[in-house]
Parts: sequence; C-alpha cells; structure tokens
Amino acid sequence: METIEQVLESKNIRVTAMRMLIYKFLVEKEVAVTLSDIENAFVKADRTTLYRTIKTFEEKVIVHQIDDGTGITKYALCEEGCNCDIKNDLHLHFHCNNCNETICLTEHKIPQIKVPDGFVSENVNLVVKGICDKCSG
Amino acid sequence: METIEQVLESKNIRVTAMRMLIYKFLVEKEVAVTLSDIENAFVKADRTTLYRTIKTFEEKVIVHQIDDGTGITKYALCEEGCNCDIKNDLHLHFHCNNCNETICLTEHKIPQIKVPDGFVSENVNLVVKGICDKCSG
DNA sequence: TAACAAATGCACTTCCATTGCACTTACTAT
DNA sequence: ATAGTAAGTGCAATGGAAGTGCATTTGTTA
Ligand SMILES: [Mn+2]
Ligand SMILES: [Mn+2]
Ligand SMILES: [Zn+2]
Ligand SMILES: [Zn+2]
Repeated sequence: METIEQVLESKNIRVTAMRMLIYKFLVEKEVAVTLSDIENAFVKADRTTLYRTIKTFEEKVIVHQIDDGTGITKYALCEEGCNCDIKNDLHLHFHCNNCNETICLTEHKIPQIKVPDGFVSENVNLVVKGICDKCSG
Repeated sequence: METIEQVLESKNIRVTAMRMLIYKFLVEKEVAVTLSDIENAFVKADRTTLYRTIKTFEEKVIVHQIDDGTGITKYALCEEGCNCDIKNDLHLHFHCNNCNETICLTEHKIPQIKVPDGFVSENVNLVVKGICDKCSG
C-alpha cells in the first residue's frame, strides 16, 4: 500500500500539507467533485490554492476533468494507467439527475464512434444522464 | 419554401424584426453558434434580447442547445421532426480542435449505451472532438 | 383606437474561472 | 547548518458567461 507521499512523489509533485489533504479527500470521495466541494471541505484554505492544486493534479495525471453538462467542471481521480493526458478519457461518465452526483464508470468504455469521411476523431466525451443505482433502488 | 414568418408562426412565436433576423442568421450559419456570436453579428441589439430570443427558440424547439465541452453553450437549428424537447438530441456533435467550430452530425445517431445494473439512462450527450472535413482537407 | 400582453433595453447581479503580485515554504548546493 | 533559489500559498482583483427586475416600447385583439 502506497502512502500519499509516495503517490505524489511518484508523479513528481512536491509534497505539501495541502496537497496531501486534498489527495486524501479525493480518495475518500467516490464521486467527481467540483472546486466548490473542495472549498467547502477546507474552509480555512484559500480558493486559489485549491484551484491551483487541482490544476497541478490534472497536469500530472492524478485527476481528470469531467464535463457533465452541469456547467461546473468536476474532477475525479485517475485510474492506474489512465491516459487521459494523451487521449480523452475512454470510459464514460454518469450524471444522476436525482442526487446530482457524477461518477466515473471506468469499466464502461466508450464504443467506437463513426464519423463522416474527411473528419478525424481524436477523442470523445460521453456523458449519460439518468438515475444512479443509489437513487433508483 | 416556407418564409421565415411562416416558420415562426407555425411554432407559435410572435414575429418580430429581431427574431426574423436571428432566425435568418442561424439558417445561414452551418455551425453551432454561441450567444457571443450572435452578439457580434448584431452589435446594435441588446444582449438580453438576443439571450431571450434564443431561449424562446429553444423552448419552441427551433434550436437545440449543445454542450461541446468548451464551456460555452452553443445553439443550432433543429431538424424537421427533432424531438430534443422530450429526449436529449439523438444525433452526435463534432467539435473541431482546429477551427474550433461545432457542428451537428444529424445523420449520425448516438448508439445505445449500456449502463450498469441499477442505473437508468435517460439521455446521453456525446461529443466527438478532432479535425473537421474543412480542416483535414 | 383602447386595453392588454408580450418583447425589448438598461442596469444589475451572481457564479465560476483565472491571474498578478507579494509573501512563505520547501528543496539544493555549498 | 545556512543561504539561495524555485515552487507553493494567500489576497485582491479581473473577466466572461448566464440570468433577473423593472421601466418602456411594440404588437395583437377586441
Ligand atoms: Mn472519469
Ligand atoms: Mn445538434
Ligand atoms: Zn443519484
Ligand atoms: Zn475545423
């Protein structure tokens, strides 16, 4: 079991108190979070720091960004071997219209999408909206 | 060939000069437009009017909204028989990473997406990003 | 043409994202 | 250990897009 310090160091990110806390927060959450979610969890920290921390995490492929159509960008931890830096994330995302949470369905890969002649597909964003397992039960 | 007045009337929208101009603008554009695009095309008109006009068009199913992941909502004319009001738009959208334009691929329907047990899919947003035909030529 | 409803214009507001700059903290080389 | 440097943090401010309240104008209908 890797410690948080080890995770950060392995990604060439300087270890700071704030970064460890935010990383821990992301691990414990199972859903994608907004910057405001992080803000609310760390009221004593400055918004800018949180913002730049998540941007650093994104750059270093610790988290990936999710546009679920709510208008607010969300972030979730990358999986082992995630290559969202070179290609867009290949798994699909689910947004619950009831509890308003967004989750990664990492097991569900995006099918091959055909595009017309002359078009070149580089990546695909796919968000399914509906009712999640917790809300449909 | 229907006139613009006839189109608007058939959708139960009051015909005004502004609305006819905006409709004409949308018809002539083949790509999805942002509110700013419309603003730039009609500098003498007030932003609010353009905003509310496009919202009216959306409500009356003359245009549909597109979230292409750029963070700015875009709008494009609905096709004949478009049912984007009851279900999300079924065709896919293409965003060109080169010219930054977004277009409807109305011929290309979104494939059925499987979701895990317990999840209920209500609608799907699918955006393909890459190079469009004009830019790849 | 009078009366009413809807459309427009102006001024604000809110929310999220982003940046510049000063200050503090962490790493590195002596 | 200490100084120097690079990176991280906090504060203040900005900008863009979306949305709202209200007064005024325009269109419709009786
Ligand atoms: Mn994901
Ligand atoms: Mn479309
Ligand atoms: Zn739910
Ligand atoms: Zn293009």
